[in-house]
Amino acid sequence: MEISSLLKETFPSIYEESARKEIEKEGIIMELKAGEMLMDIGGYIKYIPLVMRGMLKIMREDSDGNELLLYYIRPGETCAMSLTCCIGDAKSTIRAEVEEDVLILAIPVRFMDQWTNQFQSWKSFVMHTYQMRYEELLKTIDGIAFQKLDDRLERALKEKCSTSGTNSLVITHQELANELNSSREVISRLLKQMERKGKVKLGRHKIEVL
Amino acid sequence: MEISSLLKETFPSIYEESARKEIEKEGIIMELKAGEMLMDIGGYIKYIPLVMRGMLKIMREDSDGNELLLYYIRPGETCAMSLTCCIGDAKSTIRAEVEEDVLILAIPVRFMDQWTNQFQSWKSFVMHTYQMRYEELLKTIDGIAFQKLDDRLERALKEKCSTSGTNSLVITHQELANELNSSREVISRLLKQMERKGKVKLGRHKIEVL
DNA sequence: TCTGTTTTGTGACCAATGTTACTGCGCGAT
DNA sequence: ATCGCGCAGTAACATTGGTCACAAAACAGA
Repeated sequence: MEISSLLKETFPSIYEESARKEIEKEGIIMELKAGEMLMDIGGYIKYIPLVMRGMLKIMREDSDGNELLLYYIRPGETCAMSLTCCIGDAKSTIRAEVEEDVLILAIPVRFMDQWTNQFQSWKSFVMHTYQMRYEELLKTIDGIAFQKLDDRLERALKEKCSTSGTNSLVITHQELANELNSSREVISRLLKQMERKGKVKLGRHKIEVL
Repeated sequence: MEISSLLKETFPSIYEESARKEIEKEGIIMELKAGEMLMDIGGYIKYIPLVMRGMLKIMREDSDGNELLLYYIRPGETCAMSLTCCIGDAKSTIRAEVEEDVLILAIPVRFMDQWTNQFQSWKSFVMHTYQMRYEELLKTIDGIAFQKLDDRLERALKEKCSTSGTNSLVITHQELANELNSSREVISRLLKQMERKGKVKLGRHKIEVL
């Protein structure tokens, strides 16, 4: 499909013809496969990734290598971290992995601020992105502060089902443990509990949510 | 002191004379005493609070009443939540308490978006606020996800010292427990440990950080 | 001073989670 | 086939933090 119509379709809120023209002109098309890393912690942010297809996974990591899933970026969305970094070109403090093969339009950061003055719809988009991500971070905080691990696990599984559109998840216990900042053994234990309660059915590399 | 010069002093980044004039014209001066609540969870946000003196404390709470400190708002700052709510007048999902007597210039939310188009410096200020708060939330997440309670407690005490400019904190164990989403007994226990290690000296309503 | 209230100290116990140390299974490569 | 490896299952134990129960200390008023 043509970029032009794909952009229009996935980012309808950027309604100004002139803005989209500019985005198409300056944006760099990137296609990445699942598992690749778009941005690592400590890396300099040079582009704002407009996700048009697929999904990115944004992770936080501490100095000991413990990980935690912050949120996903889906088509029509972008990363607030990349916006943040435009003013005072700071290093990234998060990691962006490709969760599902993505098609991205990468906008060099220098345009970010400039366009907010030129295009009303771009400004709204940027503001809206901040708002969304802010809310998502609050939800993430709620999860880790107020919920028990079994609850978080259950929600994580349900979310994965709803975004992938299937009840049969292809994922290892280790991967889940990483996302939830826990350990593989604990996740295995909780999953077994859930299986005994009839909430899931376990298979190799596979979790069926019932 | 006059509002005009106080505004100029505490919000130097809003450098446009015209913007400050407008802020002074539309802003409502509010003075609140420590302990009062500026905004509760579920309340509608009508104003953006520009803090000129004192300090606000932003807390998150879950449905069972468990609390968690998100961050403080100091002179020259404002609350990202209030900015968030301007688009689609949503209810607040956080609570803002007065930590130290504050002097606030309350801006009716309808100006927020309007001014971003009129005043470059206001737009920058809003963007900058989002960036700051976003980073702070990430730090908060790091704390609850990756650090143990004793570590978090120690950092919380140190932060309080540095912002209050003294080593003798006037605070109860219960208040600390609330901020850290823990219980009074646990905090008492940890403080005693710290005292035995010579890190603090405990008194009634008082913690001296050594 | 007497008394009630708030704050702090503490021991005992429990639940949740993390850690260690194995075992076994299934699949792919040689 | 069989070897190696990544993944999953699991028991035992350690640690952290939360809860309960109660006592002691500090303080505030009457």
